[in-house]
Amino acid sequence: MVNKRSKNEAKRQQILDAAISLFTEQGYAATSMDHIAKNADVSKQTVYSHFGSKDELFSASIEYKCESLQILDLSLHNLSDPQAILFTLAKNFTEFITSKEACAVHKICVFESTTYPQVSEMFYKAGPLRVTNEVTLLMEKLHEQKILNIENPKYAALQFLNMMKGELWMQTEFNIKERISPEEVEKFLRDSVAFFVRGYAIK
Amino acid sequence: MVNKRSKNEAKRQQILDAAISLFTEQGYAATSMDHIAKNADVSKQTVYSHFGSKDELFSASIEYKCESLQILDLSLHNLSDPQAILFTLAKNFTEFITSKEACAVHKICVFESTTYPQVSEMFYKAGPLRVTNEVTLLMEKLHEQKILNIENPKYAALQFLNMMKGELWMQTEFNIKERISPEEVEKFLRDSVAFFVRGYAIK
DNA sequence: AACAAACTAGACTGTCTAGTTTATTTTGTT
DNA sequence: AACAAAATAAACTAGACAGTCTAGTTTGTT
Repeated sequence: MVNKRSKNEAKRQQILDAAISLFTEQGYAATSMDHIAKNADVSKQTVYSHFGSKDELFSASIEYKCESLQILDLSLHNLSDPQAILFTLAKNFTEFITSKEACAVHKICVFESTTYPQVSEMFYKAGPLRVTNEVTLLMEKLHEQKILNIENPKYAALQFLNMMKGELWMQTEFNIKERISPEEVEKFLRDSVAFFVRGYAIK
Repeated sequence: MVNKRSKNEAKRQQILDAAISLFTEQGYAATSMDHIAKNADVSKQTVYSHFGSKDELFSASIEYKCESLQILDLSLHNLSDPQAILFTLAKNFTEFITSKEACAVHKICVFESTTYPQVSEMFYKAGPLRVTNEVTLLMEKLHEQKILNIENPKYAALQFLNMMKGELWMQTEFNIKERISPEEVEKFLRDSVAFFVRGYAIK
């Protein structure tokens, strides 16, 4: 029987951590394998032993990050107050999509969507699509329980989520220095939730 | 008096055309000055004579493209039928933002927003901000003429535009192969416009 | 203890890049 | 025609990069 020795899982993690950090900060092309090895505190050969190529490491690191970003939990409390639950959802959502981490991964996935469509699609499914589906379920419940009159829950979910992005998300995306204040964001969200509830009110 | 000879404006254009095309297709890092020179049918030295560095050429080419993308014209017909005018606006808007050209510039500006914030900000102002402002004006008119009841026209503009992006824009962004059909897009837009009008209806 | 695989450090190859230099040709202006 | 700036072509510098290779060390398993 052959002698076995498993690769060091800790080093694998170190490599993935360094890789995702550099890739999201500097992009694929601008990130070198030498730099990743150095930041992971590991030899270059170890990087190549764990991941066969730069491409492979890139895919693996994005996948790794996607798993760790499964945050947004919509534990559905009582639905009787739709304004409240939708407002909380809106706040969590905007906070999440404007966070540094989520933004950075989003950015690189969009940018590499032509060169790495599989990577980009993976992110799409783990991120935007997953959230849309979850919110669609919420919309279905609001309809079933006759709290709101939502004929097409998926449309409602898309409208709701996109709407909430508002100005802040664009400013974050483009790295605009002067952003609207948190108070203004909150005002916008409140207004938008009210608008949404109005548009889908019963009767 | 010294002998003067001005640089060839046509060559300048050729360089800018080649540059914006390559930059938006492949990104900043992956585009070489040699390649730009070759595509522009010009010597490398001519590129450097017109634009001092790669950075400078990049900024200039994005600026050049932004100017040429000033499309979306909202010549305001009679406003009496808000559904119709908003639907047309929605269609033009989605068509524009999912176009190859607009998408490509958007992509690179977002990606380079940390390394070239001035470039990114320029795009933001020439693109999203400009459109938002124009739609805000439309919302104001709809309110003034008591066609819709829009207390905060800017919020309404943001809500409207973001909402219309829907699923198609995300799929375009992420280069997803299987996109929703044009019929579905139209259905979504129609539904969203109706929803918008409902939410801002008079009384 | 013996073995084999994981790991390290660094040199190395071949390719690519931004930007410069040089020598030559073209072209508009006076 | 004379001039000077613009343009060309090609060689060059200096450095970075992906990926390989080598020679030696560590470490877990049998």
